[in-house]
Amino acid sequence: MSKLNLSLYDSRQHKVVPFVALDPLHVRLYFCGPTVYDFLHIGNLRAMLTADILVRTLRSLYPKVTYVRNITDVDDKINARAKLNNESIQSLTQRTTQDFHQDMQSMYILPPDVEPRATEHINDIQQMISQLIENGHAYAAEGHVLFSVPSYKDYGHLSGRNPEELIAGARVEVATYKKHPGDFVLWKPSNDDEPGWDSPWGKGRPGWHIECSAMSYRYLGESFDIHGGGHDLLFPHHENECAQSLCCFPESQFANIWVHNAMLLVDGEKMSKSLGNFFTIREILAQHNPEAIRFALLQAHYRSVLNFSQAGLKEAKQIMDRFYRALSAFESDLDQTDDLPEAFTEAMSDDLNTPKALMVMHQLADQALKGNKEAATQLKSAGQQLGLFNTIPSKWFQNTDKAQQIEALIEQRNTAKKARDFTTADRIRDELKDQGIVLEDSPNGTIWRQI
RNA sequence: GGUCCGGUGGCAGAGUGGCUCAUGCAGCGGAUUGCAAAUCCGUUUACGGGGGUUCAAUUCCCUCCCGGACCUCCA
Repeated sequence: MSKLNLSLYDSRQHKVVPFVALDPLHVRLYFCGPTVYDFLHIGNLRAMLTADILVRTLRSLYPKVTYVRNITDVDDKINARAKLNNESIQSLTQRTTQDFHQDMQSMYILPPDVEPRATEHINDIQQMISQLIENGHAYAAEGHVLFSVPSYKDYGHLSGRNPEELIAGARVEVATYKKHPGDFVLWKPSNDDEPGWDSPWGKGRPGWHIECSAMSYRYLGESFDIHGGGHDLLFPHHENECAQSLCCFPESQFANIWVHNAMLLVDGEKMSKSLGNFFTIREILAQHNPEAIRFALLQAHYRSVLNFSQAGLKEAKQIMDRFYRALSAFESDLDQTDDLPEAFTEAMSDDLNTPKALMVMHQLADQALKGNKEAATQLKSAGQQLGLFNTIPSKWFQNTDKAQQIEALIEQRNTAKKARDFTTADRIRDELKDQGIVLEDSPNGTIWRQI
């Protein structure tokens, strides 16, 4: 992609703003990655995909992009799950991290440039906490270190809240060691059966928010271009990160633009295990093609609530079939091109308007199906810009080891057809259909594909 | 209760102060086919309710209704 200026919605300003790189030669961004205690669900997937699309777009526009996505491998949920599974914490986090990587790969989500783990940055975290204490923004109490919310005048700016109201609405009992009800934990003491590290404040482990501040500083510096994550992280997580980093480095601006993707609903409701509408990426991948899943998620703008449904997945597969069909006439004969239609780059530049970009792809597919090779080339390149078309059409339609049997049956059917024995011909076709194989009699002979 | 986001045709989902028109899926009619499939051509259906601003509002403002997110560790 080229030339067009990228605009992004900044959560802090509540509006779409032109993206101006702090360093046009090197764009830096940080997205919150998973806490590794279980398979990721499709809501997590949407967040990872949003980052993926943004990173792919940035890479097409800037010479160098550094994308950092952390792994939270120390957390009370992890401790609880390990105990429940009667499994060591390390074994749980390692296994879950592997599963996560596998899911991302299956979904064609590009790996980040740096994937730091919290447990490998305890020193960075402790240094930052010390600096916060030195700057008068944090205090130690009963083995804890807490961030002092009243010490930071701008607390609440990012998420648009004021601390007073937060206290009034607080639904959690305030711990006695907190000077102010809004204060949050930077460091907390660990028992012998909990993961812990020696520190000036006793053996303990970091709170959730501090790791992202420490790791983004470590790999991207005091100020960087974009920080993102799911909308549910806006408060308190990102607000607290902001407070930590800006109080640690008062001269910095931390993240320039904040990007948050909207939540995903299933059957019109938020996913939850109790409602039984909770799906892991694994479960969906077992039933659906990854590119179809990707497409289904891209059909909605990342900032609008998306209702994830079987119907949506089915439709997405149908459209991908059509797109691949549009490419199939040119199978191996399409070169990569940077010359994407302006309407496509314009849509993507406008706050990653993927639904609009897909509309352009529909138009290109129409042209490609009429034999327009240039349109097919552009369709393929546009799709690849969105992480689609990771396979070739023949593999897309015929990814099975039963090809010989299928082709033998097609031979039989063609023989029957020549003899005008349509009963036999139709019976064979129906049999194949039951196996998920659809036949198409084209002027160049019979072709087959999997549903 | 507080803060924020949203309500567009059967469904999904863009967009805009006025232009013939998003787009896709589904539906309907037709071409093609032995019949299908695929493809092509044509086609029906809309901007939550009520006020206001305006020559003109789905688009701006107010209000009501409805849905969703967040409100101390959920992407």
